[in-house]
Amino acid sequence: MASRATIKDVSKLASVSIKTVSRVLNKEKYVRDATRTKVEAAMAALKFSPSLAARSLAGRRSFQIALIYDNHSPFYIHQIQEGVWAQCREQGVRMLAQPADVGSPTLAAEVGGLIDETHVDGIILSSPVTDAPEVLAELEARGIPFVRISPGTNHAMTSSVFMDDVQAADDMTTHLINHGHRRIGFIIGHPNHMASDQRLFGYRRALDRAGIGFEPSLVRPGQFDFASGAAAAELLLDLPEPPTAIFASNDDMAAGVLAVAHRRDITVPGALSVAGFDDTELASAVWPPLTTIRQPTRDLAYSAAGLLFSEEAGVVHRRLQHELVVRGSTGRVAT
Amino acid sequence: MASRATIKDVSKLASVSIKTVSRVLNKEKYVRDATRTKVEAAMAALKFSPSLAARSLAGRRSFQIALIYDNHSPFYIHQIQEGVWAQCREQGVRMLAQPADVGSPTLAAEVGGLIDETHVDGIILSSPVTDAPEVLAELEARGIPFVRISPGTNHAMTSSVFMDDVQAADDMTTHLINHGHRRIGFIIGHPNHMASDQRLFGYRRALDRAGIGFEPSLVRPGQFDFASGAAAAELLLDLPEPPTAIFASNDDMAAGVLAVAHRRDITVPGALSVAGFDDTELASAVWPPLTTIRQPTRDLAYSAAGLLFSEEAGVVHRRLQHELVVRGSTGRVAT
DNA sequence: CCGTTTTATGACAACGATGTCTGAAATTGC
DNA sequence: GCAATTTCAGACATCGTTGTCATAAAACGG
Repeated sequence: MASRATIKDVSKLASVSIKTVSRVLNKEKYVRDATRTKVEAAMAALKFSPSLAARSLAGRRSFQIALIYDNHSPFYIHQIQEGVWAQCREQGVRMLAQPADVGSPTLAAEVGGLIDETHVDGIILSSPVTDAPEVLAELEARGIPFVRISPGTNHAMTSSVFMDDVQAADDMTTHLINHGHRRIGFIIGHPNHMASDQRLFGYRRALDRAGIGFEPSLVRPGQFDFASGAAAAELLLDLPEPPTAIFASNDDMAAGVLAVAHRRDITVPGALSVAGFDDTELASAVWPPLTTIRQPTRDLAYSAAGLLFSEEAGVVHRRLQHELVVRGSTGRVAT
Repeated sequence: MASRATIKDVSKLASVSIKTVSRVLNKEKYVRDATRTKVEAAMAALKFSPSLAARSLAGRRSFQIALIYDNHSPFYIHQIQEGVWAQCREQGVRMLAQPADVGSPTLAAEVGGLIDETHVDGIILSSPVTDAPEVLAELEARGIPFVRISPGTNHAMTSSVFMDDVQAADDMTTHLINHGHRRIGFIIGHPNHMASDQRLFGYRRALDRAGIGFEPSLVRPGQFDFASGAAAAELLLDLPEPPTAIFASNDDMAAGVLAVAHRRDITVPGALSVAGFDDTELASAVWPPLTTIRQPTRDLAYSAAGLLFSEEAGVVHRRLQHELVVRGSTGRVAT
């Protein structure tokens, strides 16, 4: 079993210098067509794959990027990762998966170490790491390109892709209002995520516009997970005058609300409408399927990685469109 | 902003040769304690992180491994990835995430390219890539270490970690039988996954032992996803004599069954018991929460990566324990 | 037909570590 | 106290590419 073919083997087979092979590999100018073809044939014959280690050591690129995430929704991460990966594949770049813990005091150091060790060409940050100041500072200090997916702050600093969380939450709330609901419960997302505030804001904005007074007891904190959604639902439904609809800041929590409703024999959407956010696979895996906001997660990730590779100079902010997806979990208020 | 510190900087600061720094870095013998301390101090002062590119080029290790997967359940992958990553972190190794498509004719070539490009020290294969012959052949030809998570075949070839799918499916079926069920529907998993056959086998074995005849019409194919579970449930419930329990080969499909039951106003578990498999987060996010088999997915992945790094020579097969988790979706048969 | 520019290719150093070899210092045995 | 052994540390080549520079060949302009 011969060990891997190197650029030297290719150059020998094609009777050219290694530098010329390198030129072909990097699609540089100044290579005659005949030479190029010859080299390409040799590369194919030897199944040559250039060593990333050597390339990153000698050159300015490493052909690797890192995706840094700390998110507790597997669905969300999965979609993000898939989008980033799809873009990487097109670009011929490898993807390093790097879970992180926004709470950790060593986070910035870890990110720094990652960059030093791997020489990655760029970094994709997904929420909530997008808003960890130490990390942003570290990245900026090093001058390494990075793109943020759905950041909550500092939109001016660097490129990002995002959706309009405020408008989306407004849309959903308006949808409920249009169905006659006046007492609408709201479950806030995880405090680490900036999107949580924005969704809350959208909820309030829609209420305001409809002239419905904001009632603090109808709003409960959550953690973006099933259990906290269920807990919040219990509290809301125990109110002397319970809501006729509950809007949870993500699908996981909405699933928790549904579970509580089932347990209490409250029919959905007959006696209670339930709305989620994200349109993860979970939304259509529960009963009744959730009315929710389709967040273009995969596309956000794909675009983010695209920005990383794009030549466009400067900071780009790209907004992607969300969509209100009406399914079975919301309906007209009971009369 | 100084660029990254190199081993040379460290050696200068500590007044030793770069080779000695290298020795400290690799915890080699023959370094005096005083020297070691001095070097470590210098490394800390400079926040030195060795270049993986240089290390893999010069040395025999790359400090990177790849996780190859092609699985359509986000929950499953997420747990696998987390387990592998936890082990990598302990070992100070980076993890490359590599989605793959078992159907692709270029799969083996892609894996080969991955190895050549990245020089990864080892590979973790997750089902169903575990059973793609071309991939296994490619890996063996190169003599690169790899460990398979829940492989379905060729247990002798190389190390693996797995659980007893047959026994687990047997346990679940027996659980249903013990609750008085005699007509138990079964939804098979994705045909690409070897575990699908094993779970079916376990189902049949339990029926046999209980002296219940196997009835082909009670068994339907599925794809491990929500929609195929729902479709299979429709067929099963349309039978002239429908089952009193349905055992789906994974949680996603069980969720599909639940949805159909809800739609038809069949109470669960009153009129129909539903069982899943995997105990993903989905199992406790639906209503009623699913009776299922807890698959130690994260631990499987953690162990698999552990085997990759372990010094133990030769092939190791490690079986991890599953667990029957009884929740609200199964109960006594209606009388 | 001769400079001058453009195109095309190669020689060689460099990237930042590790592997091998060599030799000095410390320890041991007698 | 001297030879043999073990411990410790450095010099230097090397891994497989890319960057820089030099230069040959082709194209161009008049």
